[in-house]
Amino acid sequence: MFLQDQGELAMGSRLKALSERLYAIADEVYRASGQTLEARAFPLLRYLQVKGPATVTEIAAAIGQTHSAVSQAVAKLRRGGWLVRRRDRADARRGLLELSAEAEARLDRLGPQWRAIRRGVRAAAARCGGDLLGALAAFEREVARGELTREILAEHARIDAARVEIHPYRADWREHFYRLNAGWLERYFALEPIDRQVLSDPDTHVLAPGGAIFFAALDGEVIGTCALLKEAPGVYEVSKMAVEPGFRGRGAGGLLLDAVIAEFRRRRGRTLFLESNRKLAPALRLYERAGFVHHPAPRPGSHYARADVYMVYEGKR
Amino acid sequence: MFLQDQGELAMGSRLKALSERLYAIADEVYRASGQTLEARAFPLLRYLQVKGPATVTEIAAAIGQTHSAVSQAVAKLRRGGWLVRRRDRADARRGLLELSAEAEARLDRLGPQWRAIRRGVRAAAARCGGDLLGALAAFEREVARGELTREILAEHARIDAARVEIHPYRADWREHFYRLNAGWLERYFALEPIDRQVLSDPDTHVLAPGGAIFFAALDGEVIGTCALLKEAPGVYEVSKMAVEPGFRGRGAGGLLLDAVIAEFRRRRGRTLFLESNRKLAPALRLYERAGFVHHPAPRPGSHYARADVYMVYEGKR
DNA sequence: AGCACTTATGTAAGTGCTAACGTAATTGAT
DNA sequence: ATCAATTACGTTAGCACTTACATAAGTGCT
Repeated sequence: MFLQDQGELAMGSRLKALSERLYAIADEVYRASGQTLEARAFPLLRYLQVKGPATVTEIAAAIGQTHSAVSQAVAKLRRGGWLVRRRDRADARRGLLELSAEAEARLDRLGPQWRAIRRGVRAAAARCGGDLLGALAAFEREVARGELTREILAEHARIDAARVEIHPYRADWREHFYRLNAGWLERYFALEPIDRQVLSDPDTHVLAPGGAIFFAALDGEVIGTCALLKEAPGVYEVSKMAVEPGFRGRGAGGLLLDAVIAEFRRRRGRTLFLESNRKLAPALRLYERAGFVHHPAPRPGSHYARADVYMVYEGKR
Repeated sequence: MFLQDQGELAMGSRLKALSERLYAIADEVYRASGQTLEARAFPLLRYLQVKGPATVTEIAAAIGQTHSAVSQAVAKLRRGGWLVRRRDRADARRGLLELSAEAEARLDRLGPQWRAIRRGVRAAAARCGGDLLGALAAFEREVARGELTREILAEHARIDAARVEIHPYRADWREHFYRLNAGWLERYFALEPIDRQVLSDPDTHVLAPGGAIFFAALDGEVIGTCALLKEAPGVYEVSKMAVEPGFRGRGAGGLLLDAVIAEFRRRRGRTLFLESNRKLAPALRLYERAGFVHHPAPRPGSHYARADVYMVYEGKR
């Protein structure tokens, strides 16, 4: 699923959704056992049950919400007969909120539901490997400490200040060759079986026949790639250029093209061409700037169905 | 903190809060680096960035929200110039949503922020022990499978059908003796150092001097406790009676009292008394029903400051 | 005692989401 | 070809929560 693929980036949304699901489950459990409690009211009511009468502010601090939220929830619960309000005679601003006798009686019957939820959630968490509940509690503390924002900002500054670097092929970066190219192929066309083959085994399909692959990296992580394919002796093709969305406009594409052209020169190639598609306008601009010229006719015997652009390298003006 | 103490029961609220914090962190990171993206819009925009133009319904399914939510978000983003809408000429009901050129350009500069967030969250999660992110993803799947509700309901039925059972003291339940009594002491009075001592070491303070402790359990988990203290030869005191909130009204208190009285008889005690407080009305009713009678005068030399009720056992009528 | 500060709480307006409903367009079974 | 079912998606009302503001009541310093 898309949200899961985004991993840490979509954590907010994922946790929100999970939270919503858990509320729904609890609601369902209360309803199925004939109780009327709403799961959202649980923290407030439970607090009063175990701690006894309390003020709005105290409850808000305990359950981690604003006093306004508690104030509004309290108004609703008072209308529903769950709470009664006594005045605090020491301080006229405060009101002591207390469970009504009826509410107290209701809550006193909910132990089995609570225990069932506790056990069920615990069992489900246990099936997920590791101490999920413990780790989650630790993560809450970690986030509450507030260090996280600072760390991320520092990290961002470092990444943003880094320069794009071009690296020759590295086997441990092979997956990125697949990932980056699959990205634009899926977006603009479709990932064909032949693409999968070439992308997942570039050693066989690119390097072995006499080609080359380059990677662009920023702060140690790959953000782009490009391949030089050997078509025939002295004839090379630029292909499989991809830059990660999010890291475009930093010159990675241009640097990759330069590297590929330099490699083409190093191998004393005669002809360097590429095939592309009109849809890929930003890429075409890059090719033009690097010295590729549009060829009027389509390439004879092209092996790409998606190609409707044929360009040949004529060197920089 | 209270919410954490409630553990699995308040998971919905805890995850909601965590989600909110993470949104806030992401917003802060975007703001600090001069970008205008709102974290809540990320899933939608990111989806369009990696997948290309899509319809409202497709996006909704991908990011796990209702089409209404997406429809409204889209309207807002269109007003803000992030999205443009093309008509799908094959199906006039649908509109193809697409990032505006400007939005595309903005998103193409956000890679460093995203990577920083990813690294930061991952590092924080790593500090929490276990594979938090992996376990969380597994938990999401677990919850999505929908099995959980059924499990909890079955568990609830079992617990609810179980009968309260009285057990003699067990060392491995000692913590419950503390927990249950600390509960009402903190709620109605205060947990004094002397209470802590007695509650955390009942072997020394209750059993060794010739007393006894009983536990009430439901479906294998402790829900109540009560102690018989030996005051002098032949003189015993009922004390430290507590039933867990949520499991009251199931007769546990009465059964515990019966067990304590039976133990008093077994030891051929002469006098059985107790001290309590007017505030604890439900407990007082239990005592009366078990055969305790209010004594007019306060007990001479009482060691409880909080006691204003003195009752003596006279047997059942 | 007086007055600035702080605290407790309520109210109003806004946000992000859902559920419920409505309408137009498309699909599928006959 | 017709018409009921389905699909796409917008609109409305409502909910839970937040932020911003308002107000009354307490506190502390002089």
